Amino acid sequence: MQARRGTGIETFAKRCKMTPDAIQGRTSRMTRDIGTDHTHGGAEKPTLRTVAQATGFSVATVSRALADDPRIAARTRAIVAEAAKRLGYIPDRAARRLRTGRTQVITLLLNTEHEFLGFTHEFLSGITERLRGTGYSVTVVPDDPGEDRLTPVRTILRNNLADGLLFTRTECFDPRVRMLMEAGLPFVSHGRTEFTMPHPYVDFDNEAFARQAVARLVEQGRDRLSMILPDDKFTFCQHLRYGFVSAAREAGVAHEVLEGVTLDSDREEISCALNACLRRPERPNGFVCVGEVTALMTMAAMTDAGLTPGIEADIVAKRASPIFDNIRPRIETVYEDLRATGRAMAEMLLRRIDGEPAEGLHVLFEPGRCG
Amino acid sequence: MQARRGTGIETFAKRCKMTPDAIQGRTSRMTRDIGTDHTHGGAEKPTLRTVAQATGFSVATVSRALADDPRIAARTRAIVAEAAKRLGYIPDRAARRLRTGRTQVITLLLNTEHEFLGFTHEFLSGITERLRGTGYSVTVVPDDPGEDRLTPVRTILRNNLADGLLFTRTECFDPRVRMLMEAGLPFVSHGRTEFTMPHPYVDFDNEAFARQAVARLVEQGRDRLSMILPDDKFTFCQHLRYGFVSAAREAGVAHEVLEGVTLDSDREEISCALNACLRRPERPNGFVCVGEVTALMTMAAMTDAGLTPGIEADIVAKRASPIFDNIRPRIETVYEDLRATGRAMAEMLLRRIDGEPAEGLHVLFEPGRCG
DNA sequence: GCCCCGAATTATAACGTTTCAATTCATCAG
DNA sequence: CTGATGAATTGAAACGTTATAATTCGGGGC
Repeated sequence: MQARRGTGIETFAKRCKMTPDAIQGRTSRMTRDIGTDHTHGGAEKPTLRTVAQATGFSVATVSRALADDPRIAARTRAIVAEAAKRLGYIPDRAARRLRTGRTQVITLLLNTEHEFLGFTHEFLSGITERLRGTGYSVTVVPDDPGEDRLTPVRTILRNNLADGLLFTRTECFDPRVRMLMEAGLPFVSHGRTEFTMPHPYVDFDNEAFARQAVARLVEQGRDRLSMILPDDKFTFCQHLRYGFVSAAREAGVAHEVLEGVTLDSDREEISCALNACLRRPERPNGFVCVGEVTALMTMAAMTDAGLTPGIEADIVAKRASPIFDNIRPRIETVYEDLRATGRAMAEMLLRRIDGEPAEGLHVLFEPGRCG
Repeated sequence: MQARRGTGIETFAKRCKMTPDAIQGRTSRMTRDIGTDHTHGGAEKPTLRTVAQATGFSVATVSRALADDPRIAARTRAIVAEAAKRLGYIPDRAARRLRTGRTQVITLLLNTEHEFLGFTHEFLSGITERLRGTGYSVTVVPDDPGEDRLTPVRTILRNNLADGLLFTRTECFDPRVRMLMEAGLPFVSHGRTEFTMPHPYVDFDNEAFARQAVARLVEQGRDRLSMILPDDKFTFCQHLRYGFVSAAREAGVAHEVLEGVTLDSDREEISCALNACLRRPERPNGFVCVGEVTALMTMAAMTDAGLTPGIEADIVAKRASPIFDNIRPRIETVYEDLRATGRAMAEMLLRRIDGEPAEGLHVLFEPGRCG
């Protein structure tokens, strides 16, 4: 693979003689070059032009060479790569974005109400971890409760603000999923939907968690189980409910889902429901809790009712934070690794952006007992 | 203020006749226009050109008009604004960024190790809350423990990735502050420094918190106080230490700072230190805790040693999450409102970006007792 | 020797914006 | 009537990139 036209240096020499047919545009550009050369010596931000001038190749060639385009001679690519590195060239994101339409940004829709403790931190850390080194950056867009969930998505689509989207708290027929599929913007949801067309998702096997929790409580001789469930509109709640109810039914134990409570956030309501249920003569002796706050509320309600967790009733809880190592009495917990979830979602999104089909792209994390 | 040159419509009519001196560039542009008109009827992204054609003004005028430039006639501005709205024009961020160098992005340096529970969520929610409606978006860049803290800052500066920076866990002579001041990039730190040159910051009055905590414990008759302090390299830890030590000294009670522990994250170490200290004959009877995890660890260590929080020793803790409402026995807590902190930091950063001098820009949140 | 192929490179336009430096034109002073 | 004034507008360049359509030129086939 010998360069036919001669090396960059030769080409440069030739160019310096200035070809006869100097077109207007070219002239003006050359004029400007001289102007640029006049400026102070050191700190100009290196651009493609800088590298082009240093190597003697044209801007176009340099651009292609840096993209490892096979149409550029291997030797040229090497020379350009070396020069770019030496000069500290870094492609300008704005220019590239303007030209290509790709933003090099992925956006996370962040619920701004109460979180499952530690969720946001771990999740975001996982995402940034995976994105490190790729040119992508994460932007966070609020998914405010009470606001239409589609508005941020619409804004992102209209203004072309991201190459891909991540979001949580997925609903069974999540309108965001529908809109994104129609628009063709890559995305990964935390949680499944019930649309027939497949889309990428990462989920925790909440059904399995609920089943395990029931099994564990039954093992410990508990036979009146209760579960506090967030709003049913989220898919994961339906999985929890299904796992809980069917496992309890199979085990032949009494069970109930505490109704009338919505999300982890409506603390007052949950407290009332808990207190009421603990005062019933046939009160539950086993609780399945979905988040740490719910679990702590259950413990507090028991304590306030003069009962001791582990004696009159057992609790199994899902957790995403480390606090349960320090809660006394100890209760059994299952850890959902949200850092790994964030990593996996970012990974999938990158693949999807790279054009991989949606079909195979999903992960279901199995619960591993801990604590 | 009458338009001298005639309304947009007249100008448009005139332009359609095509002036004699049609320069090359113009011709080619017109050609392209026709090509564009040929395409399918509806969904072209509206750009300045679209608005210009619709109103009959030039792109330059439209651009100025939308920026409310006083050199553009008031009537023209109104016409253009109306048309832009009607057509759904939204300025292209990439183009604007390329042209102006401003990114419309602010970046949050996010520590990716363990958080004070709920910190990230609340903080980010506050930031996005303030930024809503302004054109700014937030990107999150990891500040990985063990990595050089300057690397992300350097990257942001070199690649011009943001118009401003927010970060936490500020050190007394934080190298990031120095670098950013030198580079002239607006930023707001969560926490103060000891540099002589002023810079914008938002902080919680940790010294006051520590003093209040000591006072509260002394009120309750406690006279051997202990505090677990994260790494001294952070400014806020020094404030905590100073407040704790001087208040205890003034009250004339015994006190110690548990040494040898670094951050909230080194749980094993903290546990050991706690257990050891609780087994001493002259063990502390009052604890000041900075985070919920530390507080819970203290409670757990007491329980494990056969002691009951509130009986043999009291605990006062700072918290950023709602969990302490549900911890039994109840302990006294002081709430640091991180949502408000995020809001305030975003607010200041916006002002700073707008050119406001750094001098007056700081807020110190006073602790309010709660729970 | 001529023509054409194709490998290697290059000129140029374009992405959508902002802004400098004109240009236009009514008005007013002289 | 002329020239200066200044308000209103505009042409064109520029930001740094990529993609399309040339251009160059050695070599192989005839």
